[in-house]
Amino acid sequence: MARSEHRSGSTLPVTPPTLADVAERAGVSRQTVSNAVNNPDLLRPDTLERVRQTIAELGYSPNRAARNLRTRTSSLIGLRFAPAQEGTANAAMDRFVHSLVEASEEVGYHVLLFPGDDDDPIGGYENLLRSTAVDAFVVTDTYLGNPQAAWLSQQRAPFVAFGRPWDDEGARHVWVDVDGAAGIALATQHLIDRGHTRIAWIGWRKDSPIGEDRRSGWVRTMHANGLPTTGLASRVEDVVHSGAEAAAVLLDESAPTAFVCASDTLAMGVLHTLWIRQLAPGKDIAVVGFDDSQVAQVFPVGLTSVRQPLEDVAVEIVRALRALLSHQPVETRGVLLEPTLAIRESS
Amino acid sequence: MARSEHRSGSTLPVTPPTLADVAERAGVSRQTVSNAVNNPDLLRPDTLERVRQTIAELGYSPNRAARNLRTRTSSLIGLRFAPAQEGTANAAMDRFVHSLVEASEEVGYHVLLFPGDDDDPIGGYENLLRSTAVDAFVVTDTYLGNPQAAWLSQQRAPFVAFGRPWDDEGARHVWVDVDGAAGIALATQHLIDRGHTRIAWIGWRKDSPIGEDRRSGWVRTMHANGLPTTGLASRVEDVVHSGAEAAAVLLDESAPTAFVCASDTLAMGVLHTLWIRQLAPGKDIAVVGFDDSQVAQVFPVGLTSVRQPLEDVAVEIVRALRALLSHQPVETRGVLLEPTLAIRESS
DNA sequence: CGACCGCCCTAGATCGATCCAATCACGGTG
DNA sequence: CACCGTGATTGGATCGATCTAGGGCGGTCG
Repeated sequence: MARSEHRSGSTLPVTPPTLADVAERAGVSRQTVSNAVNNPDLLRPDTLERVRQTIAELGYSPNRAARNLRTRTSSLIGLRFAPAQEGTANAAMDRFVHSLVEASEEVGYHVLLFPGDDDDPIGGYENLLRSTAVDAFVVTDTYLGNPQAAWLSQQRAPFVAFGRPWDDEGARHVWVDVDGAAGIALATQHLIDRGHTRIAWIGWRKDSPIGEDRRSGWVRTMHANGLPTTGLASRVEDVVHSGAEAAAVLLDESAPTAFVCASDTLAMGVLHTLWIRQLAPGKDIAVVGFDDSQVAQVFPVGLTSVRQPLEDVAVEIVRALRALLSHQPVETRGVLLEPTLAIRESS
Repeated sequence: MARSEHRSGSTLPVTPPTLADVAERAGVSRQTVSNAVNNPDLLRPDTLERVRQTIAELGYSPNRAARNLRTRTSSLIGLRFAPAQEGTANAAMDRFVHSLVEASEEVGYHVLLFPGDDDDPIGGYENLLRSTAVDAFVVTDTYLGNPQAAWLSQQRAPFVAFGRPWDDEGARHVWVDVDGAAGIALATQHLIDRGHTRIAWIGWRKDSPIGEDRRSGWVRTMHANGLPTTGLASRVEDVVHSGAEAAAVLLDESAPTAFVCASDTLAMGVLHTLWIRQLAPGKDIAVVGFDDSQVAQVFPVGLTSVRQPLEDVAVEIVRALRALLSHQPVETRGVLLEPTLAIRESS
């Protein structure tokens, strides 16, 4: 079936050219054009050149749907984009999404977002999986004891998790995570190097494995330097208000000269208390947060904060996905990346 | 070709069931199953019930790729997700993406993210368009004098812009935007209602049409209330530092009792200056920002800010996309939505 | 000199759902 | 009783790319 419509050079035709169009015009078979695109090595150099020329002339791009159907792949990575919450938490998430989009692009993948409420963690995944709409998933909400990971594993769906399977010893999936304990250790050591000896910890409640992990970095570093931790720790909700209260109590009872916090949100609370008490952050009292969120970077002083290498996380995740999808043997089941410390005026 | 593999009830088979599988099992033709999914009205009630039963038993979902190929649609909406910048600007963007994902889901669309640097604004669009990977685009970066919109229009690609075509009188595309002038007018009137008469404006440089639009809301409201504006306006870069400087100068030279800012970033600068001068925001001097970003919601006092109705923007955009894609006559070429004022301690 | 091998390329089948035209069943009508 | 019309259902063709065989062709080797 020949197509005779005239194609203008600059405007896209109503229906884009197909493989057959290119083949006919170049005087070769469809398969040869396909090979020119996907396996250039198989063609004789002069043929390749001629086909490429024609492809350029017609502005041909392979039809995604047809390719997807035949190859049973989509080059799409599904990511659940949870509903916006007013809070600091998903600021890091958004930075991660940016990084993931770029890392995916590098290897020819695109990111497909789908919504999902916390009530039905499986819903969105199941639809996309059954309709073979995506090749794989990136699961980010592993802090919830991730039923998704378990379910996806059971379905043999390819996925990589951002976050360790804290509770689940039997989990066999691939994951990438940031070493929160190491980050807090970095922060603590930084404060010790600046001469602080009474360094307080404000973290989350005990049922948060991530929070306990971060806390361990503080404990470890303090003890390694022969410094006390008793009476210097507090566990609260992850809201500004709670951080402020905890700071007030600790200041009154234990006289710390520095605070290490499990989140920027809590650090903001500390800053608030300092502000009320007319204590200068960074001079009178040092403060370090976690996540390097935009919230804290500007005012009233720049907040020193542990920064997760989300760009690297994205790259590692994409690397793992590629390995999964090409059915290569999985070398490492988990990758743990080191955060860095963004030092500002508050310490 | 019959499939004889045994399917377990709970785990997904290696290859999902197809239309033909369902048809065979239900004792009907493939087309009837297709109709059961897409045009239930065409089936006799009892047949419909039987087919639906079988679909449920097998856990059948139509293969996306096959459907896309045949119908020449993808149910995907492309959105360029620009690289992360350290700043307030994309905080609103992220909130918008959330809203868009949810609004799209409502009508059966998914959002496909693709990267793009500002150097080559067309790149990502062209690829996706030519490979028919997405049905339509949502263009957000119209503040750049949007070459994308012009290019997409020329390509007859369906798209809706978030943002007015400020400069381009001839633009014929569909857009949705938020009335920034109305938002600032709201903020200004709010301050006037609180008794302020000397209200200063800190905005962007004159070459920003968005900035000039917002500024006009301040001018309009001041004059409508018989209040002066001379000597009370300043135009600076959109960074905290510049906002702080502008506030200092205005305080010294014009003795305002309130500030209206074109962005939360600038408002943060104002708060900084107040802090240095030991002036209490909301008591001594009132401050209002724009974008209701998380940055300013918490510390040191809650910042009153103009909030864009991004959820509604997303809904309107999806509505417009649906109209475009179903080739309905376009009723309205542009939709302008009213922002609201989030009032906090700073005013 | 004919069998054989690699290289380059081609033709037909295929992925799974939907479009299209045709068929079938069945009650009503002349 | 033949005919018609409508509603329900069906089989074949189709979307566009890739997979799988297999076919020319020139060169090499026994």
